[in-house]
Amino acid sequence: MHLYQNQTLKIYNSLSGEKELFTPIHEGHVGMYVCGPTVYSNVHLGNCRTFMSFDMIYRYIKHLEYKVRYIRNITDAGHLTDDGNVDNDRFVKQSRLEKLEPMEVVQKYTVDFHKVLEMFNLLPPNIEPTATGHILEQIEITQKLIETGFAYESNGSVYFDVLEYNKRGLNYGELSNRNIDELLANTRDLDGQDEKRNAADFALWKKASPAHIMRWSSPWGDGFPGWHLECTAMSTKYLGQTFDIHGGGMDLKFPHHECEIAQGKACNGTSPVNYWMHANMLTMNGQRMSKSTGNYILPMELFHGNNDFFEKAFHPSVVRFCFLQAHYRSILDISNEGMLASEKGYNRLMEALSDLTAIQPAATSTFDVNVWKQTCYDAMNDDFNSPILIAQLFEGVRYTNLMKDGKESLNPTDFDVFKKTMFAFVHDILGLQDKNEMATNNDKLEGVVNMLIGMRNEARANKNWGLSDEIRDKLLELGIQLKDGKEGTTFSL
RNA sequence: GGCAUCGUGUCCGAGUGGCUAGGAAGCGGUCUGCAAAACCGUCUACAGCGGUUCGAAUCCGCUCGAUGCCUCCA
Repeated sequence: MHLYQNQTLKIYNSLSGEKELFTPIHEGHVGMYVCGPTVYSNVHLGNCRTFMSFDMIYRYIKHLEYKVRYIRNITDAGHLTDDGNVDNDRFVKQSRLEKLEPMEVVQKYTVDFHKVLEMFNLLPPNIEPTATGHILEQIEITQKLIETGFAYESNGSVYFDVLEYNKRGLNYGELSNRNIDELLANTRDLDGQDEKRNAADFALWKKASPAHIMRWSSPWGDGFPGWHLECTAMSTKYLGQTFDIHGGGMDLKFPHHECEIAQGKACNGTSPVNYWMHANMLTMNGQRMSKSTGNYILPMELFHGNNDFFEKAFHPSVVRFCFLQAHYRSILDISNEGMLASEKGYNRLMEALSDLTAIQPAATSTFDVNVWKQTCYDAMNDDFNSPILIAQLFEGVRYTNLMKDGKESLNPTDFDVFKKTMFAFVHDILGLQDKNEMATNNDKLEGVVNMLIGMRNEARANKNWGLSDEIRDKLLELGIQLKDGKEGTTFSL
């Protein structure tokens, strides 16, 4: 076991409702599954928050030197629309709208999803399986559930028998605290309801009507797999019958994850997941971001500033910083004001990191770097509390600035620890990139601006304020801000 | 209606029995040709009412309010 793993990582488990000490099944190894997107349209900002939360979690567990197998699926079949009409699965519907093959829809939005996540600096998962690539596995599980009496075929579709499951004492509703009588009393009128023994039963396999394009043959005729089943099939295949962490958005808790538990327990006799983690929603103007209400924004619209919600464009790293300033289990509301505040905070953090590379260690240390470092780990060990971590990193910013002013100092050993810790948490764990560095490293901008700074300094030396101010103001109009400091003039974008 | 989460200063947002984060804004200062930026300092809040306790933002009860889920939304 690596030294870092002695850190006592606690994870809030949605199943127990408590923070629990994290103990992986296999020492030093972690299996983690996160429900990915349904790729029938552009990923919106709310979707991104969930994936970013789990990216931060993945990064930290990796930082603790666990060997992680991280699976995030792509749902490319079987996800029905709200009206529950089987002829209207999301892909089929979208393919009609866009006049594309369903798989062209899938490809188009998978590419968009990857592009956006890369801009947000998310690490790719180790495996990114698709539902359509695992039809066989889903059919096998369905067959097994029929054989063991947990599922039944009805008119070419196969349903999971929730009442039977409960009769055997397996407790449907344990994750979301539902009780089955209320579920039975309280159901929407959906397509195929009369085929079921009970309204609470859910589909493992759906019969495809002649018009349905996305179809596969099965022992029950042509059809397509149910949404809940794909995650069971893929997580079992790559992580085993029981694995460490399962994540997803809060909205997937019921029914999706509840059904996964039922499928896993019915099929394998064991609960599939040890730690259930749910990331909370993103709201905008106090309302949940969702396509159906129109209260949503696409990441690209935010990056480019072409939207009605924000007065300017925001860099992906700033958005990432904003998201991580809230805890992953809290609802986060974004607004123009909040983004502007985040941008300033982000800039301050990056500025300090850049200053840190120029600071030299001293003979003696005036503060205890290890105490500070431990508070950073303590924050993350307490259910990935990124807001507290960020508060501690701002303490680090304060120390950096005080060292710059010669009011605090660190000896070479301590300084090395300080610097490595700051960089590790900001870049490796929070995944924040320096947008200035990214922009200036790529072109000749730096040389040009430095030339103008030189010309302006000459004008200032000659007290030619008209020219010097003109250079300053024109650059500002272009989005380049000059900063006159003690050691000369620098700039930022 | 059921289940769950939550209500924190001007705004965002942690904290969950005594130690009272952090960011942004504001204010005061340093620096500066002026300015901006930067830096240092500063502000002290927990929806309402009642209870438990030596002590409550934190625990319990009630009231009010918000949000999410309730068969396929991250």
